[in-house]
Amino acid sequence: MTKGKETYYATTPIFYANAEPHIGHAYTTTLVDVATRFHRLKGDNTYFLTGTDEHGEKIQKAAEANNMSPQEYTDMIAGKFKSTWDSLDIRYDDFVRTTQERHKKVVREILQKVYDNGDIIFGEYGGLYCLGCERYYTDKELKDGKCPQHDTKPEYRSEENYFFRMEKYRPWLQDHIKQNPDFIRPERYANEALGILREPIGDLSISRPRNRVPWGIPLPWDENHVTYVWFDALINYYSALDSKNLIDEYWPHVNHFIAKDILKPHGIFWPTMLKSAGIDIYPHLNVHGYWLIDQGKMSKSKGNVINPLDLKDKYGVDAFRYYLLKDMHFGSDASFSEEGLAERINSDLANDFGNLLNRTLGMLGKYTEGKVPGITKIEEIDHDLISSFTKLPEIFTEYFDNLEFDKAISAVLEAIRKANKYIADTEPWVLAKDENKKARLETVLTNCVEALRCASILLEPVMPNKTRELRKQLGIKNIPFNLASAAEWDLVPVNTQTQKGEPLFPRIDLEALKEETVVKEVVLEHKPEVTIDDFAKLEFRVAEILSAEEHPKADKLLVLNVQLGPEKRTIVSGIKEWYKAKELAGKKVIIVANLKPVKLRGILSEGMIMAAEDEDGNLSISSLDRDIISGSEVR
RNA sequence: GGCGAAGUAGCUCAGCUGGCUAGAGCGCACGACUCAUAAUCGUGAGGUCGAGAGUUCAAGUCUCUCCUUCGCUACCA
Repeated sequence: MTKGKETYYATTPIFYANAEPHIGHAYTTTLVDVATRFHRLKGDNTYFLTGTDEHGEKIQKAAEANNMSPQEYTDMIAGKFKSTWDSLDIRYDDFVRTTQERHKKVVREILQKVYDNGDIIFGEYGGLYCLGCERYYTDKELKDGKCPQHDTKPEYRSEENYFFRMEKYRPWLQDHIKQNPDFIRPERYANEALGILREPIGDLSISRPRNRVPWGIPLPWDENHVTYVWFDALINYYSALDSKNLIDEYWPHVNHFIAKDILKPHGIFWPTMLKSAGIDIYPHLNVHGYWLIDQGKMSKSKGNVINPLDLKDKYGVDAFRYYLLKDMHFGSDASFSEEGLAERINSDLANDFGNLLNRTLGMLGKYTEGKVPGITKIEEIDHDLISSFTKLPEIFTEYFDNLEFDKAISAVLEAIRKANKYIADTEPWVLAKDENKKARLETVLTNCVEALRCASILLEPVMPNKTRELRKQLGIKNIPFNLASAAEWDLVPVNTQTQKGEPLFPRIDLEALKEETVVKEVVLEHKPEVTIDDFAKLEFRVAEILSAEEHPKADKLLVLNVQLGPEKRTIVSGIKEWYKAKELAGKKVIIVANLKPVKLRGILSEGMIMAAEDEDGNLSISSLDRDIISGSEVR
């Protein structure tokens, strides 16, 4: 509370515009919104940036699949993100899109700086390229010739590429991370980054030929190439400020917030890029975990999965935001469930917080005609209550500074519970029966009002709407509303007229919730339509497994010898987790017979067995309804 | 296989640099109260802190081994 005005610049990642927002995007963005609102409450100078990442081959393809131009497509997706943020009451200052000219201009400037600095080298690069990852893979990295991420076969491509000399900054970055414990937080992610840096990180491919990927930013010194996704995207954090001449004001105070899956680009690529470009390194990278979706009895295959984001409409934005912030310990994973959300709402928001307001208003209505009577007769027990609240802003601030949002909220809840206990202890309904205790009654009730006022300030960043509603019911207006005023007491003017309204957070019937069955239909995601000619390129055949053995140098692979009509083939297959080598002999299965052979961990695989896998990880290999001779073609 | 994280009350989880009888919330049981949204307040339930060993005067908290789970990664075309 003693600190002066600070500057706070917070960012979410710019989300890749090839799909609609999901709970993960929503969490990061809500979190940043809450953090920014908190700093605003504190009186700090804040800036909140979010946006979308709109370049790259994947988006080009996604646009094509939807019969749209890339620009139309990204306009649509960016619109969806914006409307989702609106519906979550996210109040960002700027929404940057990497296709905006203001961004492209800065990307080119920074590229040029890095180039002039001698950190860009040119090389011809040929290799196996995965479309899904938008990157090349070395033979070593591939799994049986497949992309380890997408399990798809990369295509061979040869092209000229520019590389950023990232490796040369490795020692510097290691040192930087070690010297600055607050650089990557929480600590476990700094350790993870150091782990990555123990091995050479290589140079970073930063371009793609423009003739193949027109949807990108051309390199300033070579118009025939466009920049690669990360080099383009990461710069948004800087370009958005730069385009508004805000670098000096905000850049030194960046707080990047990301989920753990993009630690490497943000913790490794980004600082080395900045270093090379001669830009100050951002001070903080804050990394959070995942929301694991606990579907309980739900199952995708049964078609009754819910989208967590839909629950914000069912239970209200404020409660939804509260749950996200309260139930995740920053840095760790958390499990998301509707039941968890509902229980949280009932216990914290309905029973403790909302009910405190309701009972206070009830008593005011009954005993003082709804007017705030004022504090006249203070007793020892009052001081306890008062200090529980007035010390909160300081505690709250400390927790926020440490990214312990769950604890900050818990601290407020603890005070709220104390207020409920205070009522039980002081027994206003007893005081009301004795005219001699009127002053005491009035004091107690006013203390309750003050407690609610303080709580409403502290919880405002998380629940801006409900806390506003609370103040409205209390009739509070025209008195200071900021963090400092939450450390003061007795601010509500005497005779303020309160107005009891609807309960802030209605209780949820948990029993009924458990009874609910179907929630939402799930739609399968289909690949783009193919023609019969496309299909005809594939050759499926019946093969008989003669024998199978474990791959000597792999954990998950079985090596199968199969009979394919007159031919014998070796197929390496990743089904060891589900099938024992012994039980496979004699089975007839369907294979893809004309896949380009690949070496998998040293053994050449000449085909692929068709198998089905569900989202729970169950796997079943294809079989045939009737016995049929091996080698038969499947169509 | 390599690297990393994690395994603490029925559930969700806190427990930093080792220290008195291991905590919170929810749920549960019993009791109290009535201003209130069947809420609130009090009390309790007693978890070998994944297993084993070690260091120490003292270990969820450090070391080692093992088991399990989850990421990333190396082989599931």
